[in-house]
Amino acid sequence: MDIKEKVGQRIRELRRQLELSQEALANKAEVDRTYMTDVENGRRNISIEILEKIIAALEVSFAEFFDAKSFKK
Amino acid sequence: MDIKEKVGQRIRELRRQLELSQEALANKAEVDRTYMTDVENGRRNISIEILEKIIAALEVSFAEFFDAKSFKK
DNA sequence: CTGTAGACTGGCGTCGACG
DNA sequence: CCGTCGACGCCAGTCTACA
Repeated sequence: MDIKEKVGQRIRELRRQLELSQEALANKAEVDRTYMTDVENGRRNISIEILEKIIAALEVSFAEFFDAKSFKK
Repeated sequence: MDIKEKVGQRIRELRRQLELSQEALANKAEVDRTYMTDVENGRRNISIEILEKIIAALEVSFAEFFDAKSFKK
């Protein structure tokens, strides 16, 4: 699976744990709502700065975000 | 410290462990040599796809790359 | 609430050249 | 070997609108 899809799925997973809508998470991370849709669906090659904002809004660290089975080799 | 700088420093750290020059790593990752310089010096907002190439060339997983003190909260 | 589409601007990523 | 510069095409990220 593509890295963009893995990132999107991880975001969706953590977002649902927080019980936030895409729009609520997008607002919290200060990114565009329609862009969040694309990112979660693995369609966008996200930059590290935007990813940082989203990860912060998901209330985890970079280490925690990537500490998931799909990111381990 | 900025996320771009943290990523750059982590790349430099792992690159030196492999005893590779910037140019050798750039070739291995199939990215431009001058771009590698900027990335290591925290000047570029790198995308996830390019980061994936570099991480692969560093012979670690995403989880391992971000499993460093500077990425834990 | 989520997805898609279209239009737009800035900056990512490449390349050649020079110290 | 590393850093910087200038030029350039293309896409990241925003925004409006419609289902």
